Amino acid sequence: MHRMNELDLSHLLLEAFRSLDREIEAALEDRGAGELRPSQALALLLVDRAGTRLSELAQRAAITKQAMMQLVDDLQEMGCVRRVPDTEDARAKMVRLTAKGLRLRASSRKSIQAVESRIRRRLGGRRYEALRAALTEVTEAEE
Amino acid sequence: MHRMNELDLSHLLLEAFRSLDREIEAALEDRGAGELRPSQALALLLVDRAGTRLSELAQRAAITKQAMMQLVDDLQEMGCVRRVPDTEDARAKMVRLTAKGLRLRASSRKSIQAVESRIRRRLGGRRYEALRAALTEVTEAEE
DNA sequence: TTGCATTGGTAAAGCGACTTGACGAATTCG
DNA sequence: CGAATTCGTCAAGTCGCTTTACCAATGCAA
Repeated sequence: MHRMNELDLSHLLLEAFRSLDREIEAALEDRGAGELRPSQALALLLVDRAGTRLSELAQRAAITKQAMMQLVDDLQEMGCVRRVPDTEDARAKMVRLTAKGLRLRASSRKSIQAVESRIRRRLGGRRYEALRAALTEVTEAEE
Repeated sequence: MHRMNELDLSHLLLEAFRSLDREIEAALEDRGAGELRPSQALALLLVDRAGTRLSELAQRAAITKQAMMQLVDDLQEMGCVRRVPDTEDARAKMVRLTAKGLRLRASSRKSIQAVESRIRRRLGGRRYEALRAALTEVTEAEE
């Protein structure tokens, strides 16, 4: 049988991601935010109280603005978010959280933190921080 | 500006994976295996010399057999692989590497190892092993 | 001040890597 | 023997993106 430790790093990374993603999904469900997919929950966390522009959100998530558009479209359709014109630039719009959006953002933050701290407990603070540091270095590398 | 170390672990994992994936893609290109996508290269490594059943491959990659079918279909269409009946079970077929498949598998292995050892050098052996161990634990956790 | 490149949002299409569901044919089990 | 399981396959759908192409508002340069 092929065991985990024979696998290449990219498989390991992908599996870890998928595992976390499923955990987040379950955590959202548990907190009554089951209508949110993990990616939407993550997007919600990027919007700040004053509202944020679409392209700024895209930049924060490191995806194209078109990709962020789709996330925001969905979020808007489910009433978490609305777009209001930016007073300082007639081209731009601010993505603002609705009351529902605020509520679900709180649930999302808690869900994600719960998963994160479960991992942290499992690994121990030292190894958890080492993991984050190593991942950051792996990512930064390819410039 | 949002910095990397403020991000949640799942983003970090995904970014690291994508980064590695791009590195593997480039490495494949450099070694004349540019026609292979990283996922196909990874799949090729799972096939052993004697040939391997589709469902066994799927299990090794931790995906459904239908998903593996698509990978193998593509690999077959580009002449890396062919399906021969399994002599011990008339339901089953063995996925076998062609000459071209063997050649590309070698390139794939080298490409992936090159990327992997670049990471290893960057982190140092100790931290590299710690990374793998931590990722494995993160994944095993959610059972 | 006019003209041109840039920036912000959007629409449409497509893609990669999966998943779920449904099947027939061969095999194993009770 | 018959029922449940396993192997490969077909078909369709999903998710999270990307690329290409626009238009409208803005900033900058000549």
